[in-house]
Amino acid sequence: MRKTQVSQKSNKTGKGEQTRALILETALEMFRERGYDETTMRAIAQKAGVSLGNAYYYFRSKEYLIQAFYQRLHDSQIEAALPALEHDKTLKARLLTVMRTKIDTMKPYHQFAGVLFKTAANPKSPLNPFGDESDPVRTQSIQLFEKVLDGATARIPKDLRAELPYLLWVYSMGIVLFWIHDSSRSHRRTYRLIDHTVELLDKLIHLASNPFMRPLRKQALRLVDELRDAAESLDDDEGPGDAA
Amino acid sequence: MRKTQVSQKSNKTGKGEQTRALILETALEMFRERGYDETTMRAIAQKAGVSLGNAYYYFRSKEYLIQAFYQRLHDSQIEAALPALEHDKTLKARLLTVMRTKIDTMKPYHQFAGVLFKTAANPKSPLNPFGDESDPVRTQSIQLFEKVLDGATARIPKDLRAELPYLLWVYSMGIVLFWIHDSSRSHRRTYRLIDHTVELLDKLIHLASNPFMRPLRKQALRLVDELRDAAESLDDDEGPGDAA
DNA sequence: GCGCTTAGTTGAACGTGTTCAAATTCAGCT
DNA sequence: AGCTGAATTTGAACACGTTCAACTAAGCGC
Repeated sequence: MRKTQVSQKSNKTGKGEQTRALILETALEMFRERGYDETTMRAIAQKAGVSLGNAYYYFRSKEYLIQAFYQRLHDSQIEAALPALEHDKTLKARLLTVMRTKIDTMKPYHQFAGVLFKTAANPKSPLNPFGDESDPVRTQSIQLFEKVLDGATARIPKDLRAELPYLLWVYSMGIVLFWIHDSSRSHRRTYRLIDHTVELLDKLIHLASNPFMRPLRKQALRLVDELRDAAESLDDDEGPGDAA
Repeated sequence: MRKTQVSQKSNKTGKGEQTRALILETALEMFRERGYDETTMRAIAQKAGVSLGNAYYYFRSKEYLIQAFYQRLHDSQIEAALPALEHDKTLKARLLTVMRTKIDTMKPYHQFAGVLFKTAANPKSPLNPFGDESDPVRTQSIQLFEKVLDGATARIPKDLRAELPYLLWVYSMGIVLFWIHDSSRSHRRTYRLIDHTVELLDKLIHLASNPFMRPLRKQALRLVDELRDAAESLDDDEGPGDAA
């Protein structure tokens, strides 16, 4: 039931994979040129030299085509960020680097990225970043922030340190959301926002690391946990622990 | 160009208004019973005893039907919150009251509220709470938080006080977003989240009001301003001040 | 009454994403 | 070579949101 797409058995040339890739490439090219809404499934199928139904055989819906793009985008972001991190030692510098390269990588796709997040807010969409379907990308993303923190010199209390990668990921999603709506020249506004927020975050993290702040910090972290729990049981009809 | 719907001149019986209301009532009833996606424009038109095209004469698109619902929901929320505020004097209590009544009011519509915010994230949608089309509702909402603050005893520095209504509105949007995804029994999770976040907010506001925190507060408020500016020029092709 | 304009109304037609039963290909087996 | 079942492919059909040219009704100036 689960693995709708493609099997592994008996693939000399991997015919299925080839077709799948062909459709995906064609779709992404057309999305880039004409935008998402303006590109019809029929047009994709036709340009790929494939029947309409066949496109649906490999991609359950039009949205799943975006998800593939999403994954690809993310891969290149990781690729760009890791080397750039070598130079930076402070938390602030490292955060700046990651966030800037993130936007750099996405830049070419700005015009049609809007659609990406249009449906992303829909809990039923495969693009919902909190949903099951986005798990691989999400995990990788959070790991990147792990690395950001690991290489930094800042001393951060354990409780906060544990949640910080997740929190920074959420923060980065907010920035991307802003970027999508940002139509200023060269996305200056987004870069400026990154500068300001990173500086603020840096200060906040240090402030929160102050022993004086321990009670408030604890309380805030409890809240974060709660939110995360809730996000994880999005599709359940009932929260855990109460059989109706 | 702007006022697509209905004119005032020469309306003895207000025929147009009547039809408009009829369609809206029918639509909302069907949304409540069957959900948004499951209710087709054809079905609405048929049940209202009106042609399909006529429905589109009064509502530019299906989404505009939701916007009407949105406005109505908001009205009753204000109605419920204001009297309830009489008793409360502390900031914390007042915030709690407003947030709880907000959820109380929305409760009956939980099942189909998901659609409301599915498109709300789309900057092109009339439902986008930051967009022009939502201006009346937004303004009213922010004013409600004005009242919350006005009646509270807490001493808050002017700079923060000025931004707080807007910030609390954004906060309330976050809570609603959570509520939509919350499928726990009686929305317990949302109420719990409100309790926790209000307590945290209360502490944060007092912390931020400490003279010691002034520089950080100033910086954070500058950021808020920046974000708000950006939100206001959503539809522009260029940010203000740079002619391309 | 008569033409003119405008509001209101109609339903056929379009383009879309999606589904599905049937056709086709293909690899492995006898 | 022929058979079999699974993987792949097809295109017609469906249901929907939306558009639009045409129609009707109603008021207004003459």
